[in-house]
Amino acid sequence: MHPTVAEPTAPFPASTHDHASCRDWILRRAESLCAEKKVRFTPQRREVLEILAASHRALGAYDILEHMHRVERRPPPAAVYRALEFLLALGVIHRMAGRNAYFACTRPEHGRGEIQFWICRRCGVVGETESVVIAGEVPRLAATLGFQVGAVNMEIEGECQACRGC
Amino acid sequence: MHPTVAEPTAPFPASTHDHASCRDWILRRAESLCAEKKVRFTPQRREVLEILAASHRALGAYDILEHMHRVERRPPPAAVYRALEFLLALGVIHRMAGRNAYFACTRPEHGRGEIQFWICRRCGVVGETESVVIAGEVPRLAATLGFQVGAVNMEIEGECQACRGC
DNA sequence: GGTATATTGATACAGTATATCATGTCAAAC
DNA sequence: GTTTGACATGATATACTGTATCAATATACC
Repeated sequence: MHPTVAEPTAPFPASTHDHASCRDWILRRAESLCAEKKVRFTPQRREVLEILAASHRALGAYDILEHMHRVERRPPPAAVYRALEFLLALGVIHRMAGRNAYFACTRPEHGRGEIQFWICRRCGVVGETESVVIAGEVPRLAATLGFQVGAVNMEIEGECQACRGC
Repeated sequence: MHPTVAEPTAPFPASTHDHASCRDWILRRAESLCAEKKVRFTPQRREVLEILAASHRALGAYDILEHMHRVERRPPPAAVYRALEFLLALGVIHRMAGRNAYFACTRPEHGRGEIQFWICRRCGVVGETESVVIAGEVPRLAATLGFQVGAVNMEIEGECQACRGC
């Protein structure tokens, strides 16, 4: 099972949170999910997740690439995209379509419902919520349209509490 | 003021709707909005909107470019992007971030609330709704996060009624 | 160890979008 | 009617995002 530590962060990560343990939680969850699913958490995949888990910011694939400092040579873009694809499938990162950017998921368990991404346009930090109201409203709207729901993506851009204080 | 014709289409455009008048409505609304705002609805901008209004599908910028048949030469990509930017600002088209695609807005008046985009993964047709429930839920969630909402983008991918019938 | 599978490396390229500077067009002021 | 200035477009180059393909390497399992 997953590490049963406390929820790593609030829905929107406060600047004061214990990020060392938050970061560890993200990595340990990935480890245990890989063990569960019998897939390999290779050094390359770990490195990409570590880079994302180092902050709560959404990073582009090429931003991640720049952080991958190898002694000999930098890996090709496809290496990053392969790792991102793997981590997305594992459920430990999310993709922000509106920004072509990726970030580490910090919520212990997302249900089948819809997730809302909140991104601060000043500091770039991303938060996540899972509203039961929206999770209920989407199927209701879909029913009136005769629409069969596949994937839902909801992104809210604005300013976080910390940045508004400045 | 805007043309006071009937609402052009249902939230999800039926295959049976009167598309000729729907198309005209989109173009005439753009004309009257440009007159209101004292900006120019140039032939190039009109052509891009006509291409989008020809269907209810979301098209990529380069798809649009291919439809721009000039006698002499095809305009450069930047021309399309400039027209798209103009039409976005005018409020007559929307951008689907998840697809890097653009489509003509068919809803008479969107309030300040959130719009939901529904895109069929089979036929590519896009519908729009404006849920009062979600419009109320977003500020409520934002308040609990201390987040100041800027732009909201919500996209639902799935299968429309017509395609499910197949 | 030998084989099948998964992963990574290497190279090339497709698709999306913008920067920059030159040129053209329109409409109002003179 | 010409000038002028703002807006719009053309032309060129390039940045950014993501994928295809095939070879080489590592891992797991027999």
